[in-house]
Parts: sequence; C-alpha cells; structure tokens
Amino acid sequence: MPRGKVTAKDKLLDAALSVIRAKGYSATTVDDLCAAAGVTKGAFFHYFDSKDALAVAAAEHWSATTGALFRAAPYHDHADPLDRVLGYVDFRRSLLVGQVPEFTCLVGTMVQEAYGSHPSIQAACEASIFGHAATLEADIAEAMAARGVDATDWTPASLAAHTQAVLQGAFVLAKAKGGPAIAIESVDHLRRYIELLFGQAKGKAA
Amino acid sequence: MPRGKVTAKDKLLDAALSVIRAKGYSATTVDDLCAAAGVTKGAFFHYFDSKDALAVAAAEHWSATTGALFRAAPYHDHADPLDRVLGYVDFRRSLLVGQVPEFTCLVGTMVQEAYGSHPSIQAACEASIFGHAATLEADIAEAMAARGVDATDWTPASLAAHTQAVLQGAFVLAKAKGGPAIAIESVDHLRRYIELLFGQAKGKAA
DNA sequence: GCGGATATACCAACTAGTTGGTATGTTTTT
DNA sequence: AAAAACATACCAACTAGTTGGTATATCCGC
Repeated sequence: MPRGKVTAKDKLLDAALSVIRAKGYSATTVDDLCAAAGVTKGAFFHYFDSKDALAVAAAEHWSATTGALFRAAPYHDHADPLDRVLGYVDFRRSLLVGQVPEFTCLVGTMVQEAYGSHPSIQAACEASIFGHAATLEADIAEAMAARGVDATDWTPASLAAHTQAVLQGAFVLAKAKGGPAIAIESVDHLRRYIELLFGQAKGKAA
Repeated sequence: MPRGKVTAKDKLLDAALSVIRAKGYSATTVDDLCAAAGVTKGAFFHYFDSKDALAVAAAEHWSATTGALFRAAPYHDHADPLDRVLGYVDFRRSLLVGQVPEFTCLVGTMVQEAYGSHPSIQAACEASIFGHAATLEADIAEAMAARGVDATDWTPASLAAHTQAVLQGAFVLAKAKGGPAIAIESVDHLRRYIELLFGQAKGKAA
C-alpha cells in the first residue's frame, strides 16, 4: 500500500460520508456504497467484515476529517477565550450552506438509527460527538475564569454538549424544512445565549 | 367501524410509534409492525397502500396523540405568559424519563431518514414539528409584550423553533449516550436562555 | 538479481434469506 | 346480500455476505 495511493477502502469511506448522510444508514445498501465508490462488493468485504464495520470505520473517518477541519479553523486565533467560543459558533454557522446532506452530521444521523440495535456504531458515534464537544471545554472554562462567571448549575462540559445539541437539533429541523435557513436561526439563538451567559453583548466575530 | 372498537389500523398506528422510535423507519419492516400490532400483513395493506403511507399516517397519529398531551398539560394555567413558556420547557423536561425510545420524537427520527427520498413523509414530519412549535408562539409573543422585550433579531416563531431544535438535538445526544441525563442538561440550558432573554431569573415553576 | 513463495488488492458471479407488496380467500358487520 | 375487515399463501426483487478467482506487489533464499 504505497503512500498517496487512493485505495478502494478510501473511496468507500468517502462515499459512506455522503451516501449515508443523504439516505440514512439503514436505507444505504452495500451496493449503493460500492456504486458510489466505483468498486465492487468483493472490495467492500475485503476491507470490512460487515456493513456495521464500515459504519464504525466511517464514524472514525468522519471524526478524522472534521477534526482536521476544526483544528485548522480560524477561531482558535482569538486572544480572548470567549471570542474563541463565539468564533466556534460563528464557524459552525458559516458551514450551514448548500444542500442538506452537505452540511449535516454523519454520526448524528447514524446514531439515531443505530443506538438501539448496533452498539458498536452507537459507541463510535458517541465518541465522535463528545470527542468534538470536548475540544470546546478548555475555551469555555477559560472564558468563565476570564469573565468571572462561576456557574453553580452548569459546567464547561454541559455547555459544550449543549452546543452540539443545538447543532444536531438544527440539522433535524433543516431536514424537515429542506434547507439551512431554520438551522441558522437556531445557531443565532445559541450565540445569543452564550453572550447572555457571559454577561455581555459582543459584535459578531469575523 | 363502531365507535370505540380497536381496529387493526389503530393497533398498527400505535405499534408504529414505538417500533419506529426504537428501530428507525428504514430498519422497521412491515412484518415488524404487524407482529408488534398482532395483526397480519393482509390487514396492513388493507388499511395502508404502502409502508410510506403508514409512515405518513403515523406522523399524523403522533401529532394527534402528543397534541392532546400538550393541550391537557398544566403549563397553560399560569397567568403570566412567560410562566407558560417556562412551564412548557419544564413540562418537556419532566417527560425525559425512562428508556430512550419512550421519550424521543417519532417525527424527528423519521424525517432524518426520509427527508431526501420520501417527500410525503418529510412533509408530514415538518407539519408535525412546526405545528407543535406554533402552539408556543402566542405565549412567547405575549411574554415579549408583557416584559417589554422588543427583539430586532429574533421572533416568537424563531424562538419557538429553537425550543424544538434543542429538544431534537437533546434526543440525538440521549441516543448517543443511551439515557436522558444529557438531554436534561440541554433543556436546562434552554430554560436558562429563555430566562436571560426575558431579563430575569425566575424559580422553576411547579 | 532471480525465481519461487506468499501476501495484498481487488473483481464477477453466486446464494440464502429478507422485503414490500399481491392475489385470493374467509369472516364479520351493516 | 353486499361491503368492510381481516387472514393465508405466495412472489419478484432486493440484500448482506460468500466463493473462487486474477493481477500485482513484496519477500527471501540463493
């Protein structure tokens, strides 16, 4: 496996991201994935023991892909930790463009179908969602310290999780409406909440 | 069809609420539904033209069932409109108990799988979600008037939709975690947001 | 540096079981 | 009697997974 070569495995994982987001996990057939990836079923089962195993690998691939995206995003550059938190929200907002399958979340979609019957997929999705949420906690904690916010009834972890809840819920509403407009409104409410929580109204970060 | 008789149609619709919430729409087979309802396939296709038609009817049944639940809920009794809005949030919070399929939302689950490929189901889910959200708008508008809140960047409709986004997102996180605790935390953040928006910290309504 | 052994990457055709849906009853209500 | 409300038996299409194979790369003793 020489470096740089695009294998059938890579093509299948990339195909999984778009096909499963568009059709859902159960409705996506192995043949669908093979067709989208331009490989045969033999290749599929050469790399993955089962359709479920592909789902777990796809969740990890999703974490890696989005992890790189967020790591490279500009909101980390703000000196003020609250600006970094608000910058994260603004960055998420800026991603809400195009067709629904293009901006929605693979693991949020999959876990809804898999939570009861596919424990390995659920675990992979849980790790992806809360692993991402964890990347916000330090900035939230620093912002609390910097602004003198000492909450008794919430924690950095719970606020980080809440941002993910709003985003996941925004995706559900976007799917119901067929476009991102309604999701953007919810993200705006989330931003307003964070501003209010930290006791000040700041202009939108670039 | 004498009044009061429980027909195969009723049994199938009730079965659909629980089975689809537990397994997802695509993974739920017609045989699953018939087995859960205790009827045969002949009865299924006597009442429903297709599995999709059942899904649309199930969404309407869901709207009717939950509509009755919320209409009878105690939060409407508060004299203060803001108390009614916060009472709604508290009521939603009080429902977050038991196993995941018991407190999650049928139409939120279904629309995630159906939005791209089953337009009739998407429309039914959209109507259910936003029809329910609309029941909050009057109270929000009255609360804004009563408290002198005149927002330039949000509306009663957008806040009502946001409550639904938080709840739907809370369900996704609950599915990822396997229990309601994480969802409750998000609903608490939602309540705090509404309190902050209306400029006062009120104790939790009974 | 060469030939054989071995491993990897992939493919086309097949299979056993499942799925939504149908055709044709029988029973119950009106 | 007629129609509505079911039940039974069945099917064509589809599904995840298997089988047996080929082409190419890698390893290794000599």
